[in-house]
Amino acid sequence: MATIGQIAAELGLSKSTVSRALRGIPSISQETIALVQEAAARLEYVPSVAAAGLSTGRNHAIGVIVPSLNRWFYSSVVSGIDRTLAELGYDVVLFDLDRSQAAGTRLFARSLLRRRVDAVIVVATVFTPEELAELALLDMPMISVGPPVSGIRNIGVNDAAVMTAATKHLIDLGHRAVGLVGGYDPESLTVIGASEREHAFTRTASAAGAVVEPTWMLSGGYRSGVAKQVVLQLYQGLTWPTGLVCASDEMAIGAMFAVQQAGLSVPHDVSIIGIDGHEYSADYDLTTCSQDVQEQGAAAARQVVAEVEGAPAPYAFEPAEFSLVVRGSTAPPRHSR
Amino acid sequence: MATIGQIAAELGLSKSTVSRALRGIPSISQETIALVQEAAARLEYVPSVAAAGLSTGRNHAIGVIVPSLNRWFYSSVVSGIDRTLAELGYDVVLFDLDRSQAAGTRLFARSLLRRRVDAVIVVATVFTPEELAELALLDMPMISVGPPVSGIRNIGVNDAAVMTAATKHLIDLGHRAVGLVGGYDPESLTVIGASEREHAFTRTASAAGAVVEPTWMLSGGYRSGVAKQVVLQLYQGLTWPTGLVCASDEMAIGAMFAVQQAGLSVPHDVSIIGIDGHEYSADYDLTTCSQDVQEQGAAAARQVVAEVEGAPAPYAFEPAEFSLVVRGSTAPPRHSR
DNA sequence: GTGAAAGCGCTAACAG
DNA sequence: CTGTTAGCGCTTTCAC
Repeated sequence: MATIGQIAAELGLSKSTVSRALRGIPSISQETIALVQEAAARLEYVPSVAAAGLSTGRNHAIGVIVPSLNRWFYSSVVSGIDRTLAELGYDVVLFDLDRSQAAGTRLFARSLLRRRVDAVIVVATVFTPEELAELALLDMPMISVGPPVSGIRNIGVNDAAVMTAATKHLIDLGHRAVGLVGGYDPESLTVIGASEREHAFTRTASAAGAVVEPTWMLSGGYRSGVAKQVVLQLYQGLTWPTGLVCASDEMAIGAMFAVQQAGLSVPHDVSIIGIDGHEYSADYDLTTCSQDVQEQGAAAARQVVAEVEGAPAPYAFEPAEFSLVVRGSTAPPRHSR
Repeated sequence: MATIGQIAAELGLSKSTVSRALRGIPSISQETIALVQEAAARLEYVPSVAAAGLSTGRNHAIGVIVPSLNRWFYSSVVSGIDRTLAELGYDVVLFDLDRSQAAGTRLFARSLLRRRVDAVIVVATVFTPEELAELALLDMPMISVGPPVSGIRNIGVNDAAVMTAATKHLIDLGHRAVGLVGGYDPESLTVIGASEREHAFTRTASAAGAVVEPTWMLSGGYRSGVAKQVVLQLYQGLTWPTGLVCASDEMAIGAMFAVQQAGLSVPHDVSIIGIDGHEYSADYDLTTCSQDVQEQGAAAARQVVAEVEGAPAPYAFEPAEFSLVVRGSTAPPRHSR
């Protein structure tokens, strides 16, 4: 493995000159740069982040904490982060909390605390107070993507606004019997923002004089399969809502499946609207409140890198945009046609 | 940020002693160890991987290359890897090739080539010859998970065997008109192993004297939505297979959706079997060839770490296990009941 | 058991 | 435009 010193020796230059040439620092002559680059290529020189990092205190790596990778939202955010960071010359050090959850403690601090990363991006994770304290101790730029995490600056949509828009869409179509497939899952810490959404739903529905039976407030744990089960049960009963708001598209697809399986049709008998703008939503002809999740990750990545490199850290960010995408899964209820 | 030197000064010891105490090296007295640990905690000492790595040449980090994170298989493998690596004290440096694909070139070599990682795990990725050459240059332990990648040792199921088992299940039930929803997607490099599976399907079906119409060989690109579309089209035609093998559970769920939507019922009219053992398969009552994907990732992680730490590198690994899980989505065809 | 000293590969003043 | 000199924080012989 060639080092900067070997290149220097080879060329009869000093290490500093080689270092500068390699990094394209102004004050080096074009010929020297060419010489150094040629030698570096020939010797198959590979820079060492460790050495550079030790010297500068910069690792050129960002820690990304996710509660799990098995949800579209999380993996999309990570994709956006990763792509952006790659362009900026940073690496992603991944911390999947799914793993440690089983073990009881989630020691994400582990290598964050080994100064491996320059900053942290948190993706929609619920932390315990102890964990939050630990994170605060880190004392490096930190941004969360998705629903707000207390004490951490946040990039994401306004949960209440999104839910309100989704609910309102059904109301506007004429639905007065509406249900919610929410995400709250007491078993896990992986879900946040659930109650804000729930409130927005009830508020919007009630304001329009709609009926919201408590039994129509379902919990799908943000998982398609679970949503399918609970919705199937609901529609095998005697009364059911003509409109269903789902807190994620994955759950909405499960719900559509269940409604079909119950022998009813979407949107003829039941209208279903999701939230997210999942990559599958178009194929499933699902009406949804779409947001650019990858871009949210990318924005967080850009911001965090800017701060690492000295930019000021704003106190808060504008809520991310979302838009209602009307497709075939929603329609006026039967009676009002 | 406290360093080893400050602890040493604080205690009137030498850096070496502190270093040894911190790492639990034998030749240090218990009292010294206790003293050092106490001081380390008090001063909020945090070791620096960069410094340690510079000194030892070990980064305690493993590079993980994935073609995308938005598929259950990939993210599950990564979860398995991450959990295991965390236990072993290693970090995951993620390389999502999705990102660079857009840009035309996929520069995964970037920091692999900066000696940031000690080894590489590749998850079901198709590489160009140039990329493979670049990888080979890396000269560090490397293992792939999933379908075999040429030139890289592989952990995964035998694709042909799995497909054969799945097809045979339908044949055994009496199906003689069978179709395949495969994954081949000429647009992307993200899918491998597709043709092996296709062959195994045709071979098994033909051997049983089953009809395999060319138009029943569909391509779902390993995506649920796409599978839903192509299957819907198939079942809106005049003739269709009574049995459908899907190369992934995600596609199988899409297929079930489509069949329902076409007004047919699963398994009464059409039997559907998937491959993977997706977390949703039970909820969707999907028959599948299940494999422990997380464990495959974990196994790769363990092996790669062992090799980094000096263990011998076997030439090849046993194929991973899989098992047929029969659920409600498959049944004998109608006529033979 | 513990210490002293050298060095891992790079960057960063400070000179010239 | 280039070289010299110190480190960054840790590990590791080699001594004692």
